[in-house]
Amino acid sequence: MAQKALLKSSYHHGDLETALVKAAISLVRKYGADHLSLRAVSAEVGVSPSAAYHYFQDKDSLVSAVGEFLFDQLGEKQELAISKVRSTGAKGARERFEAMGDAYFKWALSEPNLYRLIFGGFCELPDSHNDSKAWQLLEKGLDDLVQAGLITSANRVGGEVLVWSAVHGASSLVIEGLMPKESFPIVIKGVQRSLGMK
Amino acid sequence: MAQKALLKSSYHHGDLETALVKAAISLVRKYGADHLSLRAVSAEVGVSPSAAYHYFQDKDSLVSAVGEFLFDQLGEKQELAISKVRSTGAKGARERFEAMGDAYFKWALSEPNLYRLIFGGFCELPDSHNDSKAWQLLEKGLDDLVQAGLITSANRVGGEVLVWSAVHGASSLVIEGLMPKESFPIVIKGVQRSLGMK
DNA sequence: TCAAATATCTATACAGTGTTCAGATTATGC
DNA sequence: GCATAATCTGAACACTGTATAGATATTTGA
Repeated sequence: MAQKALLKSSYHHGDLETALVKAAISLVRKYGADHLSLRAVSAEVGVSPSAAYHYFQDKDSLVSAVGEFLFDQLGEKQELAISKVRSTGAKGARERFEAMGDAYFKWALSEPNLYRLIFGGFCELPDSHNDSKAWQLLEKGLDDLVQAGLITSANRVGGEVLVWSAVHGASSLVIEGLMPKESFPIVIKGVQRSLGMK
Repeated sequence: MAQKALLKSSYHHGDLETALVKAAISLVRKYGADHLSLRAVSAEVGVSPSAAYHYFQDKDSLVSAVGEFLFDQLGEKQELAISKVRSTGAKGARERFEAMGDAYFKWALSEPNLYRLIFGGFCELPDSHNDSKAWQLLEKGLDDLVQAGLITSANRVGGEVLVWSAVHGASSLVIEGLMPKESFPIVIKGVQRSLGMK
């Protein structure tokens, strides 16, 4: 009776809430956030459409839960990429900074439908997004650049908004076919120039 | 019989195609591109739902037509803003450049639902977007900066992608509530630094 | 001028959608 | 073990995109 998560009775699902979120992700990935059907999500999990309403107020609420999940996942991808950098000192700070941007861009390009869900107005992200892993990594990355002597603390001011704007903007425009993906390194170079880097 | 556009018979509409596009814009403006209903668009025009299928293959096709229309409109807003600058010489070049960005940002903030339709994957913009007014204005603006001696032609390289990425990214992030709108001037300053401007 | 041909729109129908609500089923606490 | 609570189902409602057949208006050609 303690292992309710393992026992899968036909009626009670165990953890329907996260199962719905994961199924929704799988469908959005394939068909896009518009074209997502709550009924299809329920069917994927093997549950009746009404069941979802025990965990989510409506369809938009499920989509928002998906958005939060994915926003965290994006931060984790960046963290993973950063952790793989083996260099130390100034070289390490630069490589970690670039790895962060590359991971962001790479994720956006490989999962355009998920990326659009997060940043296309489909979900309401929490107001406390400044506590998110992605944002904190960005702050830390900039701090590291200052500490390594690669940028001045004067140029660091407002660095978060500039970097995020450029990287997000480039990712979005490439996804929508308005910019070739080869432009991304140019954008990164431009950001570094604007930070007075090196 | 020559003035069919003026005569509004009950059966034939005159210019249903553009009427549908305009009605769709009006509805997207209010309720967002998701939540747009072809039936509601038809009802707004006072026509049966099937009538739309004489001008558009399907709903997505109508949305794409809306996207093209709005993309042009955005360019026209920028052109208007530029034309209002009265200064000449280097001062004029700088003010026109900034007016272009401000107009873009202002439009995005005042019409978030329309902005999302264009850049959120709802419509397929034509491959020839490099012929668009918005893009050509951007190129011309950068050329003017070079000609006015405000940036070097070396720094001009890749300027389009950098500027557009930053301005679009900032607009998008502000719209989605991920960045305060006060950050926009900071982004502009950063872009100018990356161009080595002034 | 007047029928034939064409363009334009309507009516109806179908499968699928989000959502609600009463009730069936399973788990939990005493 | 039984009442209670948590969880899920089934049926229903109004709505959606879309296909098809037919009605209506306009244009064409003689």
